[in-house]
Amino acid sequence: MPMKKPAKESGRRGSATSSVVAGTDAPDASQMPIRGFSRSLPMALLRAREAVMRHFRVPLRAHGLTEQQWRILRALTSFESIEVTELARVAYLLGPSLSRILRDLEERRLIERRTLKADLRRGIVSITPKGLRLIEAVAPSSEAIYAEITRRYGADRLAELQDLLHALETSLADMPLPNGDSVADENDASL
Amino acid sequence: MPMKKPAKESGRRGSATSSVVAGTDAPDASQMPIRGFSRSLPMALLRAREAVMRHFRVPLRAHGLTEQQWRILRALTSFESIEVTELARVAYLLGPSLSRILRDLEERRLIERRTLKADLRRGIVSITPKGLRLIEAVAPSSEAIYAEITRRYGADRLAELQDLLHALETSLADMPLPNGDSVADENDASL
DNA sequence: CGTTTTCATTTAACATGTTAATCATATTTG
DNA sequence: CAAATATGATTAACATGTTAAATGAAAACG
Repeated sequence: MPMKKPAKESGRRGSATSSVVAGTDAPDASQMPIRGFSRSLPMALLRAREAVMRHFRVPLRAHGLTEQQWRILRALTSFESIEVTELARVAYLLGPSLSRILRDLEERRLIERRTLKADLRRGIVSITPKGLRLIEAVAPSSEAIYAEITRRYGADRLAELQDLLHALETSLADMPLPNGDSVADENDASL
Repeated sequence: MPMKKPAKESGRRGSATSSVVAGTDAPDASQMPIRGFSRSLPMALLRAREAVMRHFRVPLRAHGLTEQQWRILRALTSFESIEVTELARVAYLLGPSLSRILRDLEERRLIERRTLKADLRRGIVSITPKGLRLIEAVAPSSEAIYAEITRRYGADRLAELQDLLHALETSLADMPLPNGDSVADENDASL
């Protein structure tokens, strides 16, 4: 059940996240509300990612590409053709986002689609020559930025960071999600 | 000028499942396009963040909050009141997003707004008792999840990761953005 | 074999990210 | 002070994230 909303007033929904952390900030000691906040891990990851991405956005946008479109085109250069589901996994996009982006990229003739004859549910995607030329046009700037980031941060630290990030993913891979048997919203009587 | 915006008729079909195809990248050796891709730093940061956040999303959503709404409410618990611009900085949100979210949170009576009499352009935001109760209702789950993540990953590695992430931000803080003197889109003649 | 179930993808609906433009108020200048 | 400029916040417009539902096709069942 979708949980409507006239698109006018407020709205609910959501996703969510965030959290906590450890600490060295917070007012004093009366009762830290939750925890450091500015040291929350999701926030730290978000800030670090933005610090990196804001550099890549410039050349991408100059070529009319978003970050996600770039991820898809780049992934496609690694395969002669690839099924949509596999592409979603490789480019790390959710199905609905991928669907929309593929529609756009197809209209721009940067990719082509067909269906697997053996299973008409499955879509096969491949990059076009035009798409390849676009990739080649953007790649130099992209590589230069990556090189400068590596130079500034240090190749060693970068490798260590990548290791720690991957280890984090691995550590949480089999962590069960919470039950979610809680109240529905802030209008709950208990509030 | 925004990006593009086709929107036409339907589209495709198909899909794909695991099975065949290669592992993660690189077809063979014909010409490695750009870089490992799956090793890109932005991707690693994105994946790590998602690995963490998907756990927090459950309890937040159960309380009708998105991650960003939670960040704002949590930030507000650290201040008696705060200016909108400062809140944007603390909660790490862009102005337009913050504007929309504040409108919603105000309608839900989770925050209150007024304007600074000395400068009518500036808005002042504060959390309501209802907002505080909501925070208190969500905090336990949030803390429990953070604790479990810390337990699995290790407090030491977590601290090291935070240090590396912060160092990355610092390293790139004064890196100049590219010039962006490139072509406008893929229809450029040079393609 | 027809019905049910599963699967791959897309569409729907809403919230946020992102860049540009607009509005109102303040500040600076001529 | 009036006009120009700067600043804080919001609105506009489009793209993506996110969850749920719908669609169409294949597999499982009975």
